[in-house]
Amino acid sequence: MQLKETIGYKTIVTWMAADGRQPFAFQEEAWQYILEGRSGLVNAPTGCGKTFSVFLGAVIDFINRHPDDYRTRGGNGLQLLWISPLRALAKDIGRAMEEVLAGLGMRWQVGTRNGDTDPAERARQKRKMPEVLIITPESLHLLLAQKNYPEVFKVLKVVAVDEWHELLGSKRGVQVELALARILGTRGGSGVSIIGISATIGNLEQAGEVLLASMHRGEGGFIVRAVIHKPIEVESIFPDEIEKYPWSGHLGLKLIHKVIPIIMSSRTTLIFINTRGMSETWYQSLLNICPDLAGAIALHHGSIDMELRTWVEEALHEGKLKAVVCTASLDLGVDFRPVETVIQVGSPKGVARFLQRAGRSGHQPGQVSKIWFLPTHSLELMEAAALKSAMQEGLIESREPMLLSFDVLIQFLSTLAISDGFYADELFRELKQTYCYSEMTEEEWREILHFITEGGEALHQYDEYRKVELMEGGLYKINSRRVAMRHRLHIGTIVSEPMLKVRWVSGGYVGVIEEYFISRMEPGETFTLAGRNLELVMIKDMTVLVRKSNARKSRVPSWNGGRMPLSANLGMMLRRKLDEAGLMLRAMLEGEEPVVDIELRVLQPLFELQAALSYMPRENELLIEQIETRDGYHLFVYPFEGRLVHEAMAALLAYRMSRITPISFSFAMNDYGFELLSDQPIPLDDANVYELFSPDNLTADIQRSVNSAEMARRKFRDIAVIGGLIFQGYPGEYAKARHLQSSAGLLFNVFAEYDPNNLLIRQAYNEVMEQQMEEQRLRNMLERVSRGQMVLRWPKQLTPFCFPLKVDSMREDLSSEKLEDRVRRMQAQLR
DNA sequence: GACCTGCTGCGGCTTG
Repeated sequence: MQLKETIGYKTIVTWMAADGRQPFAFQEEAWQYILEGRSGLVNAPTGCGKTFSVFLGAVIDFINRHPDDYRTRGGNGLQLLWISPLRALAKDIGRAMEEVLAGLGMRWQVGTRNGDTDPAERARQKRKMPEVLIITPESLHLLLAQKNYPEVFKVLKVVAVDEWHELLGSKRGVQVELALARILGTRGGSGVSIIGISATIGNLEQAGEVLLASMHRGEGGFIVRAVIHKPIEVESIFPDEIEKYPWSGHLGLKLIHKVIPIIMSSRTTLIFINTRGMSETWYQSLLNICPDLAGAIALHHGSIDMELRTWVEEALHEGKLKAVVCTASLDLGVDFRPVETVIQVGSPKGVARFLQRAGRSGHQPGQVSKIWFLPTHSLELMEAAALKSAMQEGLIESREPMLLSFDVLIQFLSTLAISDGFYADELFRELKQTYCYSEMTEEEWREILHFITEGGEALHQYDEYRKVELMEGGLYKINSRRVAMRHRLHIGTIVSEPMLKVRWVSGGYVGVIEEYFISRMEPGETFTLAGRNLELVMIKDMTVLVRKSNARKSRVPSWNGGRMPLSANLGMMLRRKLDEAGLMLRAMLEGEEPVVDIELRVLQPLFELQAALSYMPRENELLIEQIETRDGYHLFVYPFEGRLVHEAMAALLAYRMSRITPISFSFAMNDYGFELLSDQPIPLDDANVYELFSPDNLTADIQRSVNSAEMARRKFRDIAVIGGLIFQGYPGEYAKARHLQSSAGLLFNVFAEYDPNNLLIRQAYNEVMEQQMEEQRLRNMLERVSRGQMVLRWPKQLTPFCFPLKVDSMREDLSSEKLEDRVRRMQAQLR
């Protein structure tokens, strides 16, 4: 349009120049679209001003509309709604926005709205909304739970969804879809544009589609892609003698001494560890081998008290700390706090996550990002090579949007019912426009309405499940204040394990611990949290009281976190690297000097042993090893598809073989493969192997092979909580795990008996198939395998590939010391 | 329902 001529553009460019900022081409492109009132997605690497560009777009638009008085106006109503997945980010972004506005001499107010917004501020916002409101998806739904909420959006121009890639693929993303549909609904679908901000993902187009599904169709959204190439350097940390490095394990402490010089030679370092428990161990070990680091390093993970974490972030930022050992808790949120060096310990499981972490260093345009990779076992070194190639080829994972999440919908309906209520037909049309619910049938819709008003087939006898009233005139409404209040307490889709707070006897919080873990400890025993050894004094008022302990022995807690399997992209790349390694061995036999990744070269002795004892599979081959030991008959398979697929595959294979001959197995699996162990010979050979791995009848066979009812029962807990079927108690109240589990179990039974087709039960089964079994990926794998070659081998002894699986399956029977001894003996025998 | 390596993220209290 007339961007260049307006006062707004000139003002802003002048202002940016004075501030030493350079406008990027993609920013101007984004501004242009926003000025035209279009919707779309802005994609750029972190740290080059995505946020800035979208914010300025909205500002320029306003200036253009009010060129004469933009400096003096106030009380314009909500112009820009900024949705952010992190409340911690809200403050940072708000401050940055205020700075920009001050620079432009604009009188806009920036407000935040999330869990810690003080009630007085909320009341003020009710009277007068700031021009910019930064909000989380959950708080946005709380806003929709307020009477007269459409008033809030009356003059809204732009909704920005920050970090959309983080929300997409989760139920929080569905919440955003629902809120957007409703906001557009209040405006008759016009006058508001939606701008998503996203890092690069494999399905960017689809991400845009999901976000904009509720916009009037026909007009495709724009996608602005910043072509800013960020050089990334990956350097592996090698053991001195690869022959002596462990073949299994996940901790990686054997290489800790190589980390010290890296920390020392760098101003600030982040050390990413995969789990909270292991990060505690790493922190302690760093201090043990290098006491000089005391006071200069810190620990950061999701179960450490927020105050402490904030302090760590600040101290790192100010250069008071040299290094922080952390989990994914530092993946996001420190956008404005770059570090010099990043170390990744163990597999990052996916290309996108690795890229993200690498990007934490050299976080300025033009700088090189550098990341060190520390393998926790020998074979893991291959991942460094795979990650490098995957990054070069831009093989970033996709985020699959969720479909038909009825639990989130049921929650949403209650949200609307406690504010202004809704009319069924009108809302149905609106929902059908969202991506998540576009396939919802009228029958399902009627079932949902029946469920929220009458408790459905199974629960109609219980008053507490008849929440919503159908009023005269067709309005669905919740009139009970009690129900409304309870509902407000339960808005959100994140369901966590029951945790207890950990507090010093003398006051001050340390963090949180799982009820399950602490329930098995006695007063006087010691555990580790936030890098400290703590003696359990007592459990009182839902709080674990502790004092400092000098005990040498301390238990490191385990938290029951999510299990992130190796991504499909990284798995594919690993198979390719294995292929390259095989070619390397062959070429070297011919006396050539092949050019390969240094990691593969270092692993050469291991690969040679694998080739000698068994086989090095090509990319289109699936290696199956059968080995007899005194433990029994083992079958090892290596699809490199991540542990969830392997788990399902192991069960499937066991089931299919048991149809040939009655046989029972025990399983073990990791991200590279799985093991079946039996006390009788395993009926798998060249004649039947293709049939056993056939994709035919997959769904039916899977359902027969696993205890899907039990898995669905567990999934159902979260669904029941999100759908509002289980009241978890008032804030701070100790929600007993057993209570939660049993009420979910009870409900599941009631449904199974009286209403087995209930759509929440169906959803539980679907989630098991999609998330637990990764059915699509399993199917892809079987199809790939059936197109390729199966290679069966009968090694005389354990191979480098099967070793970690074998160790895993032994773990249950042996104490950790005994296990370590035995592993050492086993590995020595092989050399 | 357990821990076999298993992350992160949010929200909320009433009352005549």
